[in-house]
Amino acid sequence: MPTKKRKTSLSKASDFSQIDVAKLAGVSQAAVSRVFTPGSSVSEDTREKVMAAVKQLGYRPNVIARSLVQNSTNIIGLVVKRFTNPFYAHMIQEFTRVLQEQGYWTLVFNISEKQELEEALPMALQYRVDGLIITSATLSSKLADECARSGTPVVSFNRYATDGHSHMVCCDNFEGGRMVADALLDAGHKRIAFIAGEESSSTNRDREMGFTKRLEERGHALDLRESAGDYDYEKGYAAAERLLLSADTPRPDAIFCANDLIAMGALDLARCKLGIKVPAELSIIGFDDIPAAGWPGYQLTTIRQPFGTLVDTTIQVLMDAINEPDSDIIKKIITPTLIWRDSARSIG
Amino acid sequence: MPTKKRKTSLSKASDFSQIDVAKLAGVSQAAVSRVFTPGSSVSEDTREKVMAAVKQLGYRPNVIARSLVQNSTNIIGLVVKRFTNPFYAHMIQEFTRVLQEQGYWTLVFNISEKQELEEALPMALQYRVDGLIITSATLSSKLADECARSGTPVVSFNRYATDGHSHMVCCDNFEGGRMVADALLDAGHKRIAFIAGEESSSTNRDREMGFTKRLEERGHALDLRESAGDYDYEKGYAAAERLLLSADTPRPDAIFCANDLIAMGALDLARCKLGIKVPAELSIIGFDDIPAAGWPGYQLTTIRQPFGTLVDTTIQVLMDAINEPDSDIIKKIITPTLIWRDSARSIG
DNA sequence: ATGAAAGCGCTAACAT
DNA sequence: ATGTTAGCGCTTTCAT
Repeated sequence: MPTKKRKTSLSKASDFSQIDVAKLAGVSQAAVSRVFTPGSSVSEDTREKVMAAVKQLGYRPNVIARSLVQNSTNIIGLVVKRFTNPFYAHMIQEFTRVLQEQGYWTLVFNISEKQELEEALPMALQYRVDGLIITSATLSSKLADECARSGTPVVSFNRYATDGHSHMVCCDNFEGGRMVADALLDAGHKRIAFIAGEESSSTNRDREMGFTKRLEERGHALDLRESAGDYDYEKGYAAAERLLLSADTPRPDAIFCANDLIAMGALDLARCKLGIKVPAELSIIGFDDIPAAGWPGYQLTTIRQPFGTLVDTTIQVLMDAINEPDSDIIKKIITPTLIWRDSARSIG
Repeated sequence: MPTKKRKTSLSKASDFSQIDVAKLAGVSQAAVSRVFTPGSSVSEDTREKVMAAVKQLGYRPNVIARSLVQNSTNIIGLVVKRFTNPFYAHMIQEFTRVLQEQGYWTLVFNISEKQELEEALPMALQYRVDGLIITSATLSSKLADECARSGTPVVSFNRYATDGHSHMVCCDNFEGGRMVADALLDAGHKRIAFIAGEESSSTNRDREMGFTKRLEERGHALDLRESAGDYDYEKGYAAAERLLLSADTPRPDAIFCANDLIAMGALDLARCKLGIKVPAELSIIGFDDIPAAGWPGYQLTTIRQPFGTLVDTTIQVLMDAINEPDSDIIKKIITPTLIWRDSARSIG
């Protein structure tokens, strides 16, 4: 039986400690620790005695105690914004998977409002995470400072960090917008519209800016603009409704949507409700290349965010920052690619 | 400056401890602890001195140290299987959100093979999580025993636990299958097919069993069966291809698909590639009611898993188990509902 | 109300 | 190679 006693009725059942194992094995407690510490020197004899006792008692190392003394938890904090978007769902999945391969576990902080980041991030620091990945939220310089002071490296994922305090891995949304402008103009489209997603997000701003800037460079203007207000299907459907049903303007012949979900909403409205022929009468281009974009039912032309590259790069940058605490701030921009499918025509 | 020094170049920047705060505030270290312990008695004077020092130093409590002494981490381990299914993505999101509301954080363990559960779960126990939620994987009785011995409550989510050792919250998949059988027979369908998902999963088995049992009860048989092998769109599309293109059997007039993604694949194949009229010539019913099922492009008739209820119930059961460690094993079955949309006809 | 002291389970010197 | 010892930062008695 374990050496200590639990105090309250709420506490967990007894666990065994290295002291219990040591007693049973007839060695010192430090010897037990060495058996569980890679690189320590233990004789084969001791190791066997210890492992026998471990097995008999069902001993399991207490990672919390180890974390306390080593000042490192092997946990990465992942801050995500509440999502309905498959892109971000897939992202959590990939982050947890790749981090696990590297021997890290993921503590998820789910925030909905920007303000909640102010509470979640200090909490992550209290848990002494070894590093932080922040998605879909912008780090204030105050928070970045707090992380820096506690020595916790942070990587912002797909969001420009305004200050120079945190690492950043980001898809080149601006360039993606430019690509769409070129694609639509090359195909000879005349009336061009944009449907925005979440207005306050840097992703939306950059995609739109790249798009309109490039249109202007080539002597065209954005003819129509509508805002979905959020990055989801229903909002995209509704925005397309406002865009395509307004009687006082001629209908656009091309729409660039700030992401795939919006584009799919617009596509369904156009085809299913309005009977508009896509792409003959109307071209629609999205952004992200979520799995559904490639489904036969959609075949959406879109800008592919190189998903695996983004995730792998983010984790690489984080690992480097963890291993070289005093290295420079790194900012990586990943270029997306245009995927031609059937929702946009390529020849006028 | 902090009292201690860090040892290696890999360690984090200096943090302040309660000792540093105590010195600066001119009180004992225990007094500082009390300020951060709800319910402790501290004078207003002491509290103010302490908080001033805390602010000046930027002190932040070390939750790891607290966890060590309190033997409780406020962390819940969430074991998920690698998913492409929006249903499970949404699930993580909801679990993390609701757990946070209850003051718990979520450590995610992402497994792909059943065998990986044997590694991930002991790891979760080493982190001394306060509780575990296991989705899309069946707990072996050996693992259930390990959790029980360490006093860590476990709830299996949407998976029948074969043994009696772990709590369980599950959608009534069997009943869902029966509902589909009734719906299709009531509508007068004659040739009825089933497309299976992941064959080894209890969800698939129960949905299929309820479906075929009910067909038989009403004097019909399952005419055709095809297996997607997995719960995703592409596999569903391919399975529907095999089912609908096989020349030697007459085409079915109704298909029950083991989940929505498979149903959407089948629907797209039927409409887009084969030009089959749905539901006039073919009825398709899915399972889950993921958001996309309600999109205008699909309007899929399906069995709705009461998502919020499932998640809330799971967390409630877990919280009860944490607060009453010696209470009985609880098994909750939640009844789903049939959602009529446009992919199945309701009158023969 | 407060300080002193013990101890949570572990790692990492330091001896031998 | 192994035992002894000193913490890691905190909570929680126990005195006062």
